Amino acid sequence: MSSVSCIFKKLSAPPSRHLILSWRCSSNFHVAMSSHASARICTPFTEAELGFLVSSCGREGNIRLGSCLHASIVKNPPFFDIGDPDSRRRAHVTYNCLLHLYCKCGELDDAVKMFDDMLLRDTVSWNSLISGFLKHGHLQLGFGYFKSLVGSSIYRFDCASLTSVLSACDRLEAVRTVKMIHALAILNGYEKEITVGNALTTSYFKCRSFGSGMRVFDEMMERNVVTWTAAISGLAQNEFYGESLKLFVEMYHSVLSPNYLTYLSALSACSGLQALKEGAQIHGVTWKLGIQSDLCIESALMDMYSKCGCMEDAWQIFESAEVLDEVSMTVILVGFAQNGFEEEAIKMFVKIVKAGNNVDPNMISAILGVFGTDTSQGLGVQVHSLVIKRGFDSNVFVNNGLINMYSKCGELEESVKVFDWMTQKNQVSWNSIIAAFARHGDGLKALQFYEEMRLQGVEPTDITFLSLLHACSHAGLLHKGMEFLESMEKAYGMCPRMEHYASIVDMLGRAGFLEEAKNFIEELPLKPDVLVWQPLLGACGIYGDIDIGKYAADQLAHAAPDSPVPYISMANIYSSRGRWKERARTVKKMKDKGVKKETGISWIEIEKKIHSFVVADQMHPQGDGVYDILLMLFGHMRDEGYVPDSVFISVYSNQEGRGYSTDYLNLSNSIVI
DNA sequence: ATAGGGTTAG
Repeated sequence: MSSVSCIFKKLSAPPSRHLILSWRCSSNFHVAMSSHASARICTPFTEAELGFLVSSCGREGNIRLGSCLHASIVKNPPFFDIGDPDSRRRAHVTYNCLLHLYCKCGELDDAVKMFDDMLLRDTVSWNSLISGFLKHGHLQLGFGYFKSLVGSSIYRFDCASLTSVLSACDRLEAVRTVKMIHALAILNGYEKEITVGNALTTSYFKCRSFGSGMRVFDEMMERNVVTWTAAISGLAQNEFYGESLKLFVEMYHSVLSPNYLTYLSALSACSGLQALKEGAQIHGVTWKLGIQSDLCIESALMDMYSKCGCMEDAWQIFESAEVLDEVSMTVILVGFAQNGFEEEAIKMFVKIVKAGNNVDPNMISAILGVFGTDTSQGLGVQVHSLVIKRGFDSNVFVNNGLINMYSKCGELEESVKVFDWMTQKNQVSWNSIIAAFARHGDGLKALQFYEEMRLQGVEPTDITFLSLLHACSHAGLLHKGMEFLESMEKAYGMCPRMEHYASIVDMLGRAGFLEEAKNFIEELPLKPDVLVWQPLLGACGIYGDIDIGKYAADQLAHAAPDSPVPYISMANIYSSRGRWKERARTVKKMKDKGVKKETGISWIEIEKKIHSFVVADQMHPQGDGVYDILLMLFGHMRDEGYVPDSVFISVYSNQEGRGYSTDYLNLSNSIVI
């Protein structure tokens, strides 16, 4: 209170009523309280001023000051003359303001009490109550009051009633309600109201009924910035990024000016499209408008640049940002993770946690995705501890991330533990556990989980089928695999992607049905690409099939001119058959074309250090010892009857190698739990 | 009435 007394000491006279009202209750509860008290010394507020203050409290969520004002109203009730309609109406407005206050602040018991006690109610009172319940998650009650309002013979609903109910319809299941409201709007002549049209557009898109959303948009007689922004963001949310951006461009060239929210929506469309050129143009516009330093804009820009693979541009924005929050930090973490900078992602995450920044479930699920693609096993477990400590262990995204993290790090049992522990599971949870078993070669168990998934009534996605096909491929379940492909199309009406076909090719190839795999590719409804030629060629490598191998290699070289794979695979096939001349010719061809193979590295983490090795390694400090042990092991293997398979003699087996060991980021003990 | 980030396959 000392700051308040300071303010009052500086004032020679009590603050004017006008000043008090302009302070409202906004930034400083104490100032407003004291000024109210001091104003009472002079003259009490009028009803209109009190109403204004109360509804300001509601807008700003200041229930403390609001209920004090309520107390003062109870003590000194607004005068009204029962015979004078104007005075009755004025008193009624004050009560509506109080109702609005309690609804906005989520004090719904008090709101209902107010509502029940009111002598007079009108549409505004009903709308306050309805939106109070809906905005605070009590959907059933909110809809219940809405139905009473619609069915009432005394009260009439209006546009605001419709839009507030529509704003609660943001899930797939809500589409029936949206349609009902839509019908209600048409029947009562509200469908031409721009706010109703805007709300309908938004809700249809949120319920993923993008066709209906677009139709409402198209048929609207009058459109404003909100209308356009609703459609642009709705299309982007439904992954129609191209259409979204097209609409944005159309709007940009129209008489309407996009606003801040429009730019955010358009940027998210650019991210989804990886539309660097358009995204950078919008970046330019944000400078022109002076909104380039807004945190949300910065996050959207960073996301756009990183999804386009331009990590440096994203990093530049990140570095120059004045403030950061969970979203912007997540954007940059994901950017690192998905552009091949896994170590940087981990380093940054550790820094964020160590600096005591807030982490949220989204950030955690993002970082969990990088473990297992690199070497840091111990850290994943530490993040799990963090999850428990922060109380995120019931978040579905986080738990899905944990399942994947453990399975990628080889801890299948831990994945199962997390999965069993989850009280809420979604499609991704099931996909993740199926993929975990597929990854570990337990195809039958993966299939069992799929059965369980169906029993529980969870709809599979295209990724479910990808994991299932992967599982079948590794377990040699050829017929099952073909069945899945068929049921995917026929029972679930999904359109298989090239990845699905590639998995079938892999499956056929591994089983030795090379001719069938080749025919399968030729009959595909899609134009074959690298994804299917590569597994066919790989299978030819296993079976030493020169004819089909050559065909697949040619196709692959055509589809991916910079890939070394066709040459290396063919060279290996030739050498496995003793066709040394052809082998040499193939190697020469590769060199002439100038394609290079990236050197393969294997590594192991020992006591927080990574030791990396390449073929014929001569650089590792303990190389001699390693080779001694290798020779010893080889001796043992030979003694037990192992015969080396010349099929796997590599083109590069004579290449001079290099190896190194590095300090492993010093991270392993970095997260203090 | 419109708004920035997250998990699954390879």
